[in-house]
Amino acid sequence: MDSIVVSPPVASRHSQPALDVPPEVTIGQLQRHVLVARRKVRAGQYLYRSGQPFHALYLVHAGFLKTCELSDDGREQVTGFRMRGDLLGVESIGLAHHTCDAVALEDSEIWELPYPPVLAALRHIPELQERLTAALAEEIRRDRSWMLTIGTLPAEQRVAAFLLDIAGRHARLGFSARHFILRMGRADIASFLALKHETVSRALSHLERIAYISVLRREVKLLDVPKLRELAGMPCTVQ
Amino acid sequence: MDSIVVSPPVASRHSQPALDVPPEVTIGQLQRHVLVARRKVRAGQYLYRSGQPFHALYLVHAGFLKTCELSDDGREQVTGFRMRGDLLGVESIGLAHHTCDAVALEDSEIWELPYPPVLAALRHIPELQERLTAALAEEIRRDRSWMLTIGTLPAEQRVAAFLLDIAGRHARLGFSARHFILRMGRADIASFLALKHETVSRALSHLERIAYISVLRREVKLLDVPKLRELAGMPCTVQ
DNA sequence: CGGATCTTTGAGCGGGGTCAAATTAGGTGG
DNA sequence: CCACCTAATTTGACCCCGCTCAAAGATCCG
Repeated sequence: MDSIVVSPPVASRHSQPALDVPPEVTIGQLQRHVLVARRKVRAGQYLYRSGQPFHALYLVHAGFLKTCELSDDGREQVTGFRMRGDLLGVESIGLAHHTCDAVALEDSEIWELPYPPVLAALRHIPELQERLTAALAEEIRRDRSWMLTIGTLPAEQRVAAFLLDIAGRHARLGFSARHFILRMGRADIASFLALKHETVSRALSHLERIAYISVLRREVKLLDVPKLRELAGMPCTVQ
Repeated sequence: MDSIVVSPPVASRHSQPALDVPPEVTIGQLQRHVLVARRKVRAGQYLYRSGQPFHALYLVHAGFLKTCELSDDGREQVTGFRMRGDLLGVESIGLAHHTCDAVALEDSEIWELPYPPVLAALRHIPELQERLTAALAEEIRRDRSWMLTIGTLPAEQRVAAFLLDIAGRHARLGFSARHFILRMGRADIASFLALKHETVSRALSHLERIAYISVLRREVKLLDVPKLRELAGMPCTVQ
């Protein structure tokens, strides 16, 4: 959900057609209508856990988290990685309790948006409601896009797609798209891509051997983005 | 999105807490605020295609459809099967164009809900907006649940989970959960479960050999639901 | 310095994919 | 209604990608 970024206050025109508002004009506005609690979460700690009461949405202000789906019989699946500007907890809207875990992968700062006030703000500001709906729709598209990747690409190509996704999200936050530090371990990448951690490790090693990337533990450099894009099944060289 | 069912008109209490409204009190209400066009789609035809302008949501009134994600380089992934009561097109909210295909698997009747009127209705009836938001959240949970299944279960267990899902949705519509006709081919099941059609075929044959089901082409009977549930990683015998 | 965790790499195996063929169902036009 | 054609399904044989098991670094922590 990386289109929702915390933006500096923007003149809000409620009369202007909501769907044409650029994604930057978004949930960040909630801070002006809802009392936002700032919350620190240390690496390894849970922001929320499956089964806990749902009472707030969370906006990542700084740091890095993963969300995990878990089953009754103990299986676990990483469903996404969340960074600055991403909204967490939306999957629990309409429920009394959370249905997945959110775990900090590094020390993070989270803006907690208590849900009843959020609901009230949404009622008073239709544009905000529409932005939230659009954000949920985008989350669905993102999940489906990963279903496509996982359902149709072999291991190495999934890893390439993953690296490009992280790179793109870094770029949108103003960081380098070519050089970054992974905040998660091989096992988390593997779970997310429906692989095993050894396979991820081998794929990264191989991508390095063919000079598409350079990788040393968690430090990654993308050396040949067009080739990576081609590998990941994203033929367009532009964008 | 099977929690959204077309319900008989229910007295709407805008003052009552929206989150406690049972799922049956839902989007069906839109028909009283939006001019609904009834649309027939024959088996094999598209309800909408990726790239077409987005101008409506669609409620399945009768029939059966699949949604497909597709990539620039021609890969294709079935992302879901939709039946009576399911809402389609929500993934395109906030966009000018659809990003996936919806294809009828049998002759279907669809209620078309033009989006601008829907938007207007949502603005006037906060409860309806909240139901739509909750429906999107549920769609996210459904997708993530399948990610867990596909990411952590081997082929035969995925097929078991699939059969139980179809059975449960049939039951919610008042049909038999133990005996049903699949509306999709092996290839569509396979794509949805990130398998090959031969693997699905073999899994079904094996489930029949161990007497968990009986299957003849598209006719399926569930002979041992508890065992199937255990296989699919859903240990609770109740519900 | 010592222990826990993460990562890499190797060796070997097996589940699921690939390729192929047989069978059956369904649709269509004569 | 039947003959034919096309598409769907099943099953077999074989193979390979990714998993399993194992061990050896590397890094980080106390």
